[in-house]
Amino acid sequence: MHTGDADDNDGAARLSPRPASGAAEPGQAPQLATMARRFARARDARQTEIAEDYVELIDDLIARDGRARSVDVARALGVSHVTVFKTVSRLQRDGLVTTAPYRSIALTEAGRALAQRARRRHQIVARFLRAIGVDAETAAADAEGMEHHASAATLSAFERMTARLTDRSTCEDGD
Amino acid sequence: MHTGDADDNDGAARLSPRPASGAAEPGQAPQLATMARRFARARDARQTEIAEDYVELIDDLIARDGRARSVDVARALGVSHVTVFKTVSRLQRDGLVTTAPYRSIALTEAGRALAQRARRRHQIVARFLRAIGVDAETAAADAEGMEHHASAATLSAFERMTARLTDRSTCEDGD
DNA sequence: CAGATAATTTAGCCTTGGCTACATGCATGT
DNA sequence: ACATGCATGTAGCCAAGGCTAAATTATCTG
Ligand SMILES: [Mn+2]
Ligand SMILES: [Mn+2]
Ligand SMILES: [Mn+2]
Ligand SMILES: [Mn+2]
Repeated sequence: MHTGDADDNDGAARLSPRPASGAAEPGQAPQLATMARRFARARDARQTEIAEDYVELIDDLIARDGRARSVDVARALGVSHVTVFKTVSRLQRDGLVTTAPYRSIALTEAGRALAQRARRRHQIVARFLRAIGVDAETAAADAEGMEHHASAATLSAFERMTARLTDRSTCEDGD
Repeated sequence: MHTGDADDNDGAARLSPRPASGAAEPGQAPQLATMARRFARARDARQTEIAEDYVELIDDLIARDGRARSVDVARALGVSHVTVFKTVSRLQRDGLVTTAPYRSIALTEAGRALAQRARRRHQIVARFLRAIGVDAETAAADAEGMEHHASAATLSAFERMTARLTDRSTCEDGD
């Protein structure tokens, strides 16, 4: 099968249709590495999102209810309690929480620290989105995802803009 | 084991330590559903991120090189070519690309449409971050992750702010 | 054209993060 | 005190996305 006939090629480009110029431009090789670095950063952020959301939520629950039960975490996240159980086990393995059988979830020092960083970023992003005119509910929803991809530089810029837009004197040359 | 002794409880909160007031406040039940909805949206976005990045990149490669080979996709993303192969198979299953054995990757109409939407969002987010003062490289990296979580309302706000900040006349009452 | 090089495909492995169904333990109300 | 309901834990399933190693196919070069 597929003996190499040349006429069944409708739509799919060939592997190497001689891209017009024979000499390979070296200008796109470094750009490849740069793109790869950016995508790798996004992948890394995706892998820590869940841990950040969990510890932030657990911290919130402890502050509000005095405890963080896995059933409450499950209801807040909208996932099953089994998913929470398994994820919390990973968080414990990674040193962010401690658990004991049939007890509610406690944060380690590292977990509390991560929760505080996560909450700070969450607030900066959410406040910023509201400040630039996004309605509160959409701002909260977008912030829940965007927060994990905002670098320190972007957070600083967000805080700067939020301050500028929140002040009555939006048009001062004040820096 | 674990006969129910009450003294080995160091650090882990009990399951139900009677949260001070016996009456359950009904004000936090609707908040639970709202939080769950936000988290669900972030999860949904996470599931489409990869498809969006792939079709956008494939579209870019076709525009620039005249073709999109999986090896180029792999190098741009910084993942193995096997990962690209499997992901592209899923994209084909989902109707975004077409492939033929040992041929390069082609976009379907749906794939091209998604690529255009993804590129537009990408540009809006990246331009916006630069406009508020984030350096170009950080802006590009953050945009790569944030773009997938920006709703239509947020994108509109970004465009508005970018226009306002890019104009020389930052302080006009122009709307 | 034959060999070398490069790209693709297949096979098989892993972790994460979802789920259902079922089993077990705790807490509370009567 | 104990039944009963709710919370937690276990077993087992799945898909997505990552990987390495090895086989196969194209493309290029001499
Ligand atoms: Mn958050
Ligand atoms: Mn989040
Ligand atoms: Mn993109
Ligand atoms: Mn992206």
